[in-house]
Amino acid sequence: MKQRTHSHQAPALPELTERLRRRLRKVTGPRQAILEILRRCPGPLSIKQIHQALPKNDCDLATVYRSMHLLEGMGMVKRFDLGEGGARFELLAEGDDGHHHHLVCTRCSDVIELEECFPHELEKEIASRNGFKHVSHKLEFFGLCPRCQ
Amino acid sequence: MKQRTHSHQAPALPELTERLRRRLRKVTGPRQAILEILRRCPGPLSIKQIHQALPKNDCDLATVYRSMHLLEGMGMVKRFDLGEGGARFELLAEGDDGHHHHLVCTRCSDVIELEECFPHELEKEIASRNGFKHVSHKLEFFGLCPRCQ
DNA sequence: CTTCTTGCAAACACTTTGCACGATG
DNA sequence: CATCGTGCAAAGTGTTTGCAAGAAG
Repeated sequence: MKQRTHSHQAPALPELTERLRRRLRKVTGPRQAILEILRRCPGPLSIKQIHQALPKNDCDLATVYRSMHLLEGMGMVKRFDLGEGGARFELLAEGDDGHHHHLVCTRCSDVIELEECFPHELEKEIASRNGFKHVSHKLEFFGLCPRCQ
Repeated sequence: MKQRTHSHQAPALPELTERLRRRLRKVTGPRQAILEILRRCPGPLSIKQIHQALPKNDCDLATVYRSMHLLEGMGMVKRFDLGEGGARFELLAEGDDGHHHHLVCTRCSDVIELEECFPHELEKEIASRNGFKHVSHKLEFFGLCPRCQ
């Protein structure tokens, strides 16, 4: 598994917008503002969090949704479902597929990123035994964080 | 892990309604009909599937939602989130906590129930290393089933 | 006869979409 | 200046809820 520390060295904003330009996507105000927020926040962010963090709420909610779709499609962010009824997003470094898991506090929703993953050999065996191809998984842990106990 | 075969020996309907009565819940038409459907279908069912399977659609959608909440609260069904935007439910045998995982076809949504689970020792270690208590997990596998390849 | 359930309709949260205006490349 | 992106409002899911009428115990 790729090393994944919490001290993400977040790419600079120009690097990010460059990725947009390369794919012939326009570099607009909302997109830059959203990337800036994702750059700064380590944890997976909800749409609402992103929208509220936007400078003076100046961009429409629909635009946030559209931007996240775009970024997801370009492989610049990864979508997570932490079972809260509402997606969460994390910025990805270039080339990273972002596969990792979380430990979520069921009380305060604090999120810790984990290195551990489901054993690959076991997953392969599950796939072959059932005749499935291209098998992957979603895995999230839930519990009470130290402060909430 | 508890043995879990696909040939669920589903409890008879009277046994199920008895569980309701024991908790002083009324045995109504819709509840019996819903239990009957859950009894017959092995896979995890969506609310829509349950509602449509109801004899001549005679019960309100809201009632299905309310019934599933009730049954979940009583530990008679387990709720799963297979990432489809819409919960799924499985009937539980008495005393079963229903913890298990699925292998879902990303194309036809066919679901296979699995025996495998995330290694318990590793989960304990994740919990203690991060100071979390009461840690559990959600785990689902996704891939292409034999017929859809 | 008391209490719990239901149907209905309205409300809610999250997300998507049509359209005309506006900004980027 | 052609194309793409945005705001706005409306619509689409899945789910919850208030309320009065109805059924179970």
